Amino acid sequence: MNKQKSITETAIRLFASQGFEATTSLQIALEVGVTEPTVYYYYKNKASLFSAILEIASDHYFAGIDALKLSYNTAFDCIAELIKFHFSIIADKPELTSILLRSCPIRLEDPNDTCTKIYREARFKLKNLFSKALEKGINSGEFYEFDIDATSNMLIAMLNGIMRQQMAAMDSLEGVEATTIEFCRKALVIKR
Amino acid sequence: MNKQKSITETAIRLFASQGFEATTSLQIALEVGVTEPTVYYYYKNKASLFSAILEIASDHYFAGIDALKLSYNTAFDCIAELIKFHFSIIADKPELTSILLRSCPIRLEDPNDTCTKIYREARFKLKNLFSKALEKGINSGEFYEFDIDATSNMLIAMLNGIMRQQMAAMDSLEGVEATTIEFCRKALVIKR
Amino acid sequence: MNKQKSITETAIRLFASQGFEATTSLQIALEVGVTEPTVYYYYKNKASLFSAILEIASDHYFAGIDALKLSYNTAFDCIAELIKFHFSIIADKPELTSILLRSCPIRLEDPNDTCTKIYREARFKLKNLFSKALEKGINSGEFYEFDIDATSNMLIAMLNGIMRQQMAAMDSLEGVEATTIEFCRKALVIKR
Amino acid sequence: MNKQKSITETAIRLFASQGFEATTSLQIALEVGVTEPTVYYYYKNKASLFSAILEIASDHYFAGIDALKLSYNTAFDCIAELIKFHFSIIADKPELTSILLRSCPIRLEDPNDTCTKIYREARFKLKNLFSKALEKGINSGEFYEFDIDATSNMLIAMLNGIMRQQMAAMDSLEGVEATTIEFCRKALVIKR
DNA sequence: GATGAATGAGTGTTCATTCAT
DNA sequence: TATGAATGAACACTCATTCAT
Repeated sequence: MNKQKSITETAIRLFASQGFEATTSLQIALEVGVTEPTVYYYYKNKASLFSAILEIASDHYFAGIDALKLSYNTAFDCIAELIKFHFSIIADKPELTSILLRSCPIRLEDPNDTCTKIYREARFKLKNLFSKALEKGINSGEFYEFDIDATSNMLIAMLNGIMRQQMAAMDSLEGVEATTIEFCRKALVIKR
Repeated sequence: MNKQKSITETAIRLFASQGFEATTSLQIALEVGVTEPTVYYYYKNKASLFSAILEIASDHYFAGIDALKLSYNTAFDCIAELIKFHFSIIADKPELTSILLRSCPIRLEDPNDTCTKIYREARFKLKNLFSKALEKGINSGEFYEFDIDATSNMLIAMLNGIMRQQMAAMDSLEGVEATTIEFCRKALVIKR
Repeated sequence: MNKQKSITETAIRLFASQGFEATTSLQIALEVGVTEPTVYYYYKNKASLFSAILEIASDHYFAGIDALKLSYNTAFDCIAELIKFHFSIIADKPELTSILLRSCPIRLEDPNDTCTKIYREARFKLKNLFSKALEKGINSGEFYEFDIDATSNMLIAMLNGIMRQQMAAMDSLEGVEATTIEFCRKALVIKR
Repeated sequence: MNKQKSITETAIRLFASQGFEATTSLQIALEVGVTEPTVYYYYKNKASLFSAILEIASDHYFAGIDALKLSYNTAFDCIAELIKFHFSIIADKPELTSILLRSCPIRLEDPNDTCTKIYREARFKLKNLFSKALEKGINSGEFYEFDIDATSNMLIAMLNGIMRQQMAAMDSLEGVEATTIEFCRKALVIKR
């Protein structure tokens, strides 16, 4: 019925499984059951179709991030919540997450590119959240004293890597979520 | 002078910065200063040129891995050594490492593909090394009791993510190496 | 106006005069007055364009063969009719006949190839028709006693050769049709 | 040892089985065990290599034709001898004969082309021989009265077709030679 | 809204041929 | 004699994109 929606959803599926370059406008059109110009009726470009999808993906991601209630009792709960959230969006929207994870860091030269913008924004938000949690934990004596900047960078990169592997899922990854949280707890929280 | 070498090196540079699909044989030829057929004189295919480069990259990687002397005093030194090694190869051969990191997980469907083979071998080796170190640490009482399988998976994914971010290097990442090692030490090693 | 038709007809002309391999898609496009991709808009392949033409040619040929009313008084009339038919299709559709004659026996290795299939079917039909006519003539006492199999093979080959020469037409070939029929009559029909 | 000979023989084999266009200079070189420039050392062109082979083939053919002793008792013996000779060269030199038969009539436009020259010469010789035999037979009362020109044309074309089929040999062609001779005898020789 | 038709600009690849050595 | 290296010219084919309808 709604053809634009069909086009967008099909494109999401194809971009997620094949990447931007390997997906052709003809393939999208065929799988939707329309002709190529129809795709161009709704989207100016293949690139702008991709951008629109990135927008959807990032909106979803940022909405999820913003919805997190991080004013919990302990600083570590914030960290744990952030980790859980990233595992949850893989289960929730695997294709959008895959596009977000995989497509973005390809061409980071162009600063006006949607990819780059989203990437920067995501890093900025995450850095903020992790930094605040770390700061809070350190100040309250809950955490060891870490270099906040380097540690939040590392946590972001770590999460990124774990998500990627989770998506590729080449072998059993059960227990990775719990293990990750435990690992971070031991690394951060001072034992008494 | 040695044109095959020039072609290979240029291809490494371009594949590293643009990826396989976005790099054209014409572009390689132009940057080397030869004509396209010259590329095909030395390599049967664009794919086989890429495979040859992957071979170089993986040989370098596996040689480095195999050269690690991991029979240290403590289990954690093994872990630390593995982390340091992965940071070092980024500094040592950034382009080859980038190709290894970025190009591989694109097409993991075909099990005969060179990418897939390398990816599997790398995971297999790393899994072994991390597992053994973890086992040793747990058995000796040096480490907390972890699920070895899940933890080594997580460590691999974490390293992968950190390396990726290190390569993208969008902001200052100083201190990430030391922080990573410290983070892992706190997470793994029982405090006395 | 109808571009597909123009493309097909131009391709027929070029394939007939130059053969499959020596005819390029660019040449076809230029002679039609379109660009190369237009050819590929209507036909998936150069090979499938050729196959479509072979289909046209063989349909025309087999329709002509099947339309022959061979239940004549004498057995020789059947033979004569077959000979006349093959002369007539050269005059009628010289280019299609040329393609049928010249292109087919090039790659007879692949049994799934359209060429091979047509070739086999044509031989099968002709063998049947000639064999039946010969049998009828021998049984009725109209013909000398011939080895039916060898004779029909020979007649097919003979027709093939005469058609080829007729097409090449390097010198005056007038009277060849009448002569061929007379020659065969003398060879086959018992004189009284 | 003699590389030129090897090259020529390999080229004969490949041209015979694949045709001129489908045979590449690289393929010839590889099968001989030399490099491509070696081929060009002995032959200026791929075309001139082909011409040289045609020369060999036509020399062999014309020598065979010229060696025929056609001053026999009867006119039909001449005809029979010519037929037998053409069957014999297929058995004797199948590859050269194949090249002669198949490659020539492709491009008969260029009158300076070796193919065209050989084709014309062969037709000229055969026409002469058949015409003389026919004339002799008609004058002596051995043959029916035929149109000599049309009949010799037809006989040449017929032989050509039968040879082609003999080479393709898609089914049992036993007895075709004897049948052909008998067929021609009945067609030409007046029964008493 | 949607499409049939068409295309400019590539893309990987091949091949006959050349030339310095 | 023979070859390693190199190339001009072409080739089949693809793809994002446009435009009249």
